[in-house]
Amino acid sequence: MNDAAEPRADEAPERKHFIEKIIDEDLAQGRNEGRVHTRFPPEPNGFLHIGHAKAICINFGLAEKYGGSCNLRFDDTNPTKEETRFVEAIQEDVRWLGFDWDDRLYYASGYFERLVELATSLIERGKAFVCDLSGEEMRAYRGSLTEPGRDSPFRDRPVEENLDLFRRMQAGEFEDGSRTLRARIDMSSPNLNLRDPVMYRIIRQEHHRTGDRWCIYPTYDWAHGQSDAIEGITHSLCSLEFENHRPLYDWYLDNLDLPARPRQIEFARLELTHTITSKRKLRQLVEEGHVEGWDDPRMPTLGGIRRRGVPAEAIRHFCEEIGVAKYNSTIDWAKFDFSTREVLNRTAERRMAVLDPVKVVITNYPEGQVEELEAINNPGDESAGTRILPFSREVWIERDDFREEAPRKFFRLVTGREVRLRYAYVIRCDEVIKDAAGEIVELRCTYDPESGGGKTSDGRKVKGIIHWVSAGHAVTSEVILYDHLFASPDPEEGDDYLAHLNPDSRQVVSARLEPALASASPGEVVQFERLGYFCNDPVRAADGAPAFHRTVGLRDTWGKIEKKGS
RNA sequence: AACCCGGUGGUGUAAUUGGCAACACAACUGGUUUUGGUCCAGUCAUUCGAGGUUCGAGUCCUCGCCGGGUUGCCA
Repeated sequence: MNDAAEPRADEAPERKHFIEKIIDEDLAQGRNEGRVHTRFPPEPNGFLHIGHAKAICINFGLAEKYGGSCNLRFDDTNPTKEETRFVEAIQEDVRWLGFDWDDRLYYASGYFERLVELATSLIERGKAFVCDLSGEEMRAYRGSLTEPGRDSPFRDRPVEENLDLFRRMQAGEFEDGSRTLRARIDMSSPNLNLRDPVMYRIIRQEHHRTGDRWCIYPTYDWAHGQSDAIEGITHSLCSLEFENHRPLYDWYLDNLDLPARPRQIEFARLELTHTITSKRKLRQLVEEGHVEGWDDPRMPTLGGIRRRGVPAEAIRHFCEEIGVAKYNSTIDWAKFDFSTREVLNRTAERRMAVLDPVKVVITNYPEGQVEELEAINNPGDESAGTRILPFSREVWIERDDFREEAPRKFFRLVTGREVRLRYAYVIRCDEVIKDAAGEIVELRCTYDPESGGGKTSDGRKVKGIIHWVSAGHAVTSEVILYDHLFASPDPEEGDDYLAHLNPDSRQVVSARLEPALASASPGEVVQFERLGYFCNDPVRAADGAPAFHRTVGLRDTWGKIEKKGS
């Protein structure tokens, strides 16, 4: 055709966020030899959650976009909190999200030797000293937000003495917490981070990688920027709360002879309505049994989200959509759901399942007869093909799809009225059978044999279409319906976030599935027509007791109409 | 209270750097449809406030107001 003939005036204008603008400028100025090199630096002290996904997408995404690379670096400077199992889980999560660090897997602990050398050079230049103040004393000397601090009495120790003491700290000659190595900056700085910050503390604790090789450990501020410089990071992206640390980050770099000059840029972390991302609180939910574990499908952890059936692509799409800025914002959970549906609508095959079954007996349908109907797997993707759906005299339909009496707007089965069974026939409800308690146990219907193939022989219109499953062929399975973990959009409001827990966040039902679902593969996500997207839980599949998790419901226009009416 | 950062619809993010406030989600209308799904069309903010500079201000200046961060040997 006439490609390239016309300029694409409608081409989407490229919207760059502020970090991309900074990178563009750095590139234009010829900084960092034109390289873009980022890193994702998790501390292995817990599982990753949706908030981390944003940081991962930004760091790996930017490297990808600019033809650079992104390192995975574990920020393991505090052995009292870190464990190997987290190192492994974090790698699994990042990989699942679709990112790759090639051979660039690093650990801050891998730089401990080098960091000691750098610290030593700082001491030699009179820019660091060993301090004997206790934690409490140091706090008193630090001053406050409004008052300047006072110099430590050990601040002017001779270089030789500092060197000797620092060596002996490493050799384990002193008690835990009895001494620290501190940078010698400015006790009167309005920025508290610059008031002679601690670089090393004495902690006798086995480290998950270095074992008992060390009894001093670097602080975050001391280790982070230097690790960045060692790796040749050009843009060190972190969250807003480190903004006040940037002057310190720069001070270390300015006072050392490092080959590279990374630049710290801060952005707002991701907050979502109806959930929390505090590691401490997530742990409490697990430990107190409010959820079934770190990978409970209601958890905002990547493990939980993955188990729930949300595709990695949806998370990447979401992170792309929410943008990057410095404003502390909270994104509506509905936006996250939208991304999930956006991906699943294209990729998930359709099936039929009845979650709250009521039996329909088609009295004029021959007993023992079974028809094999063809059903489309994905109306938006012909290549997904079709499958066979058995139809017979008795079928299950959704209890909610029947009313004895109903308003005109109710396009489903009503006593004396007609509805179409999807891919099958039009049926009319003739009789409602109830038990002693008044509960409906069966609907007696008749079908129109001429109504197959979507048409009626006399051309009459039947507006409603409902899903169904042949009773004799149905597979019974547990289906778990999830809702927001927290009923309130802002669980942090008030003094007890647990009070906002949604008591109905998990509901288990016994459902009837069409036979094709028996062969769903573990982890597969399908759409139960008219209901939502459901994931065949890989854990339960392995246990031989399959269950489907509701990943997210379909947009429910009728639900809204009905709610408004009542 | 000191210092740092921020403030654009219900929610987020943009605005050629001083030139008609755009995109997405949500909500609401209507259309298509063998999923009340998808899809399509439409409606929904004069940018925290007050001054100032300018032909022209979301963008620049001044003064306020509001929100977040910081007083770990956590990250």
